[in-house]
Amino acid sequence: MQNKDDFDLQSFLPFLLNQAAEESSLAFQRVYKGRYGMLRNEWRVLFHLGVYGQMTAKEIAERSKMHKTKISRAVQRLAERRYLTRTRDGRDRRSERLALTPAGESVYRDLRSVAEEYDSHLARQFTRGEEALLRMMLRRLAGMG
Amino acid sequence: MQNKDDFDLQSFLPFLLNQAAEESSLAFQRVYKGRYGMLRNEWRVLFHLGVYGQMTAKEIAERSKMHKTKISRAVQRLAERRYLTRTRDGRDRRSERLALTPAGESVYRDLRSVAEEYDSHLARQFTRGEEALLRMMLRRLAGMG
DNA sequence: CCTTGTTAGTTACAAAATCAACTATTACCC
DNA sequence: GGGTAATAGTTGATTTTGTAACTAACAAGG
Repeated sequence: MQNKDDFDLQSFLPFLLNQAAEESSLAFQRVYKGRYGMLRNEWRVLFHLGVYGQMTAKEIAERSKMHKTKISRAVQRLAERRYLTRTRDGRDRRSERLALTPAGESVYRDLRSVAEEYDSHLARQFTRGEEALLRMMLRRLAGMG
Repeated sequence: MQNKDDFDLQSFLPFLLNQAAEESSLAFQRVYKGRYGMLRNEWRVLFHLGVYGQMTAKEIAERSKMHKTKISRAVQRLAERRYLTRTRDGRDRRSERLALTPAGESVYRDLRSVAEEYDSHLARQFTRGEEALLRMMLRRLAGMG
């Protein structure tokens, strides 16, 4: 089917980025969902804690741009499964410090190794230079650059 | 806050792509939502029809990788607002040909010009060469390349 | 034709996202 | 201090999505 119009939808960055994001998330999603029954927001919270150590929900929100209600509910589910503990901050008792339990750490380490392998699988399609440029451009587009 | 771990979450492609996709969709979303009360799936269907002319839901699904239930619901809403018409295909009466009405065309043209401008705004952060490379890599990651 | 299988699209019900209102605590400032 | 505003996080009502089951039309083989 040829274009009736000259607009190139398949090159429109918001569209293209969404397609690429969805496609690239799929294989990893199957792992955390299948192995641990986790949702997208849950692995994100888990990874933030695994990577950065203990954080508050607010700090996770700033880094991930997830909405606070998503974080709140993801934290609840992770706490139910004993993947993390919540302890009120002494200085500011509104917030709580979240930290992975040993069980959470172990899930994190398993998923991290899957993530590392999958990431290099994705990157293998490009040259080293292209790959570095891609990450740089994405960080810029994400407002993280 | 420094990494406790050596895994670089902010460079993990599925994460980075999602962040970039969400961020880059925001400004455009405000327009189609604010001006026409449309949802993401609706502008996608509208754009497919605007760009490619009349299509069936199935053809849209193949091109956009949207699930058929999303398309079905987006089509319903667009039909209610008289942005498109649905006519049963004579040869295969299971499927219907979707086509924009004049009102739909006019909404499409308006949003298309916003999209064009926004896309070049996003691309302006990069050199021509980088931009072309970016789109190529995204198409590859999206399985469209 | 009649059974079996496939395909286009819709719908029902459960799960998840969104948005606004809410609680509890801290900060500001007169 | 005492009042007002801001902040961290939760909850509830509504909307949207996801999964699976469903209808209707076609297809192919006997």
